[in-house]
Amino acid sequence: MSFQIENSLGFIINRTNTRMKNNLLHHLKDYNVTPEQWAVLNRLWETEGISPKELSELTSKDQPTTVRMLSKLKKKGFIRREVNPEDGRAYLIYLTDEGRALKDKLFPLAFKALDKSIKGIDKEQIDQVKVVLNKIFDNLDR
Amino acid sequence: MSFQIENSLGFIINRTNTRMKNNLLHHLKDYNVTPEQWAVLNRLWETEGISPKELSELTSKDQPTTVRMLSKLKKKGFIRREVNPEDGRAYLIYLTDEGRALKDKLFPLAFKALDKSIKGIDKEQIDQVKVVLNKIFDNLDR
DNA sequence: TCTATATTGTTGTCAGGACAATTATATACC
DNA sequence: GGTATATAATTGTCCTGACAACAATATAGA
Repeated sequence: MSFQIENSLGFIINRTNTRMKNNLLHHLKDYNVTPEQWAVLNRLWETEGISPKELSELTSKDQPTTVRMLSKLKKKGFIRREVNPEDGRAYLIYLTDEGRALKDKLFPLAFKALDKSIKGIDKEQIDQVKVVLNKIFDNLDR
Repeated sequence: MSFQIENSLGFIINRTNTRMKNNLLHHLKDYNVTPEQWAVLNRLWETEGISPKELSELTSKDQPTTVRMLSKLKKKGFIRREVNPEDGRAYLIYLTDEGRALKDKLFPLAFKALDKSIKGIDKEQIDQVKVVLNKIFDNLDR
């Protein structure tokens, strides 16, 4: 049997993902924001006033995970939430001023983290990786 | 600012990794083995009698994570451990007969999971992805 | 030899993440 | 209108993972 986990796709994706996440974590550390929280904040910087449910779809996490992350972001004072006046079950998530201000502080750090990750690799290769990973993503159901 | 997290490398790697892990999880579910445990077992199927420390390096996880995973594998009866006679601090990890027998049961399931993931994608593209991800991995320290 | 330093394994604590189950509200249908 | 069904948020439980701190053992150097 010639299978070597060292060279298997899942193993390689997983360990690279972990390392990229840790790299980003350390770059964002001063602002007490994790990579996952960074992803949520990004969505809110694009569009405020969406529900936890929508956020969970946008970030590809399940609702319990999203809800718990939101409660941490709330405790840190980066977001607030209101009941959706049109749906008593749902909340609408908004950024606080502090949460909105984070954007300009975190972006340079995130870019720095990315630069370190892809140093010496052609842009076309990175784009090709994205295409293939997205195909894999689409192959697998949720 | 044209940055869209939807199209960012880290986000794409992360969500694909999550989906692949869940896919493998579901394929292995009947045997009560998680993707991470699968990775550890693979190393042991290659080489028994190595230490938790060595296993943590081979799987790219830290020692506490590895130690806790080993204690779960031990509780499930897949591994046993002995004190290293040449180093009182270290243990040597061995498979039980049951752990050894898992190999032939899990391999077909893991291949099935992989097939589903990469369906319709050229082998050269997958190989190229591995090369680039490994470059990224090497760019980032630990 | 004896002491300082390094290494191995361990525990504590916190943050994701999956899944199951529950509560509250909305919607569909009779 | 009233009941059945669907959906949003939530809680519980388990596993992974990072980092800090600690105990026990090994090793290096004075």
